[in-house]
Amino acid sequence: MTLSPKQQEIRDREELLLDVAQRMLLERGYEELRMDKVAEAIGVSKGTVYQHFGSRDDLLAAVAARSAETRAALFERAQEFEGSPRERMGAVEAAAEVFFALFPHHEQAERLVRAAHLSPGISAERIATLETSTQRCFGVATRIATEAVASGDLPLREGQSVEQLCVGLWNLYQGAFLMRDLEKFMSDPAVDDAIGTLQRNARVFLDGFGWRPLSTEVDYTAARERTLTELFAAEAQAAGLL
Amino acid sequence: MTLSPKQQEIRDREELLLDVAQRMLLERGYEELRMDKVAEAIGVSKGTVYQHFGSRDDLLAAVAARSAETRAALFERAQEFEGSPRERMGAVEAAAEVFFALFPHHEQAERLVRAAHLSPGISAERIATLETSTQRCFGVATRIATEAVASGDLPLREGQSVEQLCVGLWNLYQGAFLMRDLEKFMSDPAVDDAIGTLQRNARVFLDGFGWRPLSTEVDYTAARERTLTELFAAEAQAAGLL
DNA sequence: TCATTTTTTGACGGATCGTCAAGAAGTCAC
DNA sequence: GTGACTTCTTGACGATCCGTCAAAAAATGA
Repeated sequence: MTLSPKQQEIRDREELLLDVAQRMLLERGYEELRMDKVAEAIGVSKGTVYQHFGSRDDLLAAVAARSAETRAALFERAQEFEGSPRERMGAVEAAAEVFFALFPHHEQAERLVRAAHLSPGISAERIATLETSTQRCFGVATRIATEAVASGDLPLREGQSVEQLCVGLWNLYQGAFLMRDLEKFMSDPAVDDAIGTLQRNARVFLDGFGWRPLSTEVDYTAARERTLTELFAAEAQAAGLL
Repeated sequence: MTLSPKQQEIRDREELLLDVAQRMLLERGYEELRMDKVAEAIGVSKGTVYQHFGSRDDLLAAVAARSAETRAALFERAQEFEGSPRERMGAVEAAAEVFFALFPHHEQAERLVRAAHLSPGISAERIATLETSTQRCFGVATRIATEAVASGDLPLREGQSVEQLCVGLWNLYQGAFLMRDLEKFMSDPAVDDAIGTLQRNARVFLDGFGWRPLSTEVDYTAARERTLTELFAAEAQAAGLL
């Protein structure tokens, strides 16, 4: 089943619209995301934009859903890293860093979508995509941690679970995103270098679970470097992490 | 210097307006926060609301600033807890839990304010209040951790700092707030019980730093109970934590 | 070539923000 | 209590932006 030229044009345009909206979101924020401006930016009329996205919120959700899918893909790629479970979890964390640097708009968009109390203007399909993408990320982390439990590297204590660990890492990661907004107000090395702090704190956190080998026994810096060069060369380059 | 009856009325009205705005924010979200409705809810006209708040964003910022001050006060109260440094940090965490339960609107409001890219409509004073309140919270945590370092309970390693630890706790705490939005989509014990997970993960995190006594050596549940009953009886009751 | 279907357009209705001049209410000296 | 002066309140108004829709334009296919 091939696409007619017109259908192809429409498909391409949707990507263009998302690119424009994403850029506006980053540069000007949600308040300044105007449907007229988005349309104008790619030389169509507003009505045409509404052919693609049911509402302004839907456009926002589409931007968030697209980057969320990219994130899930990065996480799944990180899963392929060759090494101990803990090193592989480190690779996932590196994937998070790459995404963090490449899609600075994402958290704001996702938060706004979730804050938009299931607005009727947002297509259910987009919400589902966003949701599935988040679950894929959790899935990757859960699998790695489960493996570590099985191999004896991760000795969970009474009342602890693999899910709790994954939620904790996710919280640290999300919190790091939020710190970026704080940078404008506070200046502190630990706040300023959000990525570095995230890295260090994730290590402390996993050490707290007793996930061997502990970061006091092994230097995980090398594994991180290897992850970036082997798995995310292009992306890390673009993000300025290499 | 006393206030004339009229001035007192105006002062009281400002609190009323904040109450109304806070409730609307919680029930309907930011999109549905209408200046007309806020005015109508307390029986004044829109122009009067603009006498208090320069813009819609300013009203939002005022709501956030007010609850941020409450949070700072709770944190400072927690600091008074009698016990080991680590127990006192646990008390701060309990204060965070209380706030978490009592002001569910707060994070959404604060995030929106910070996302509003220093909108010119927001009074600088309110931003300063919000900022100062956050720093007061960090100040409490920093003092306790610094004390723990001094007393030898908290053995920081090369490259680690008290600030890094505080940022980590803050991230876990902020992340827990965000999980609340996820609850609608994911159902998992660790996601569902955001507060419980935050508690457990904060302990793991501090254990990771080797902050003695470790949670494997001492049961901190008792200290938490004592914090809630001794310091936050009324609030914990209202929040349903007791 | 032309009838039919699909897509695009931009003017329009509706909603809300923030303003401001006119009017209402409060204050204060006497 | 009165009246002049100050402060506060009001709601209509201009401006902006969202989302719609009938008419126009473009694409399709026989």
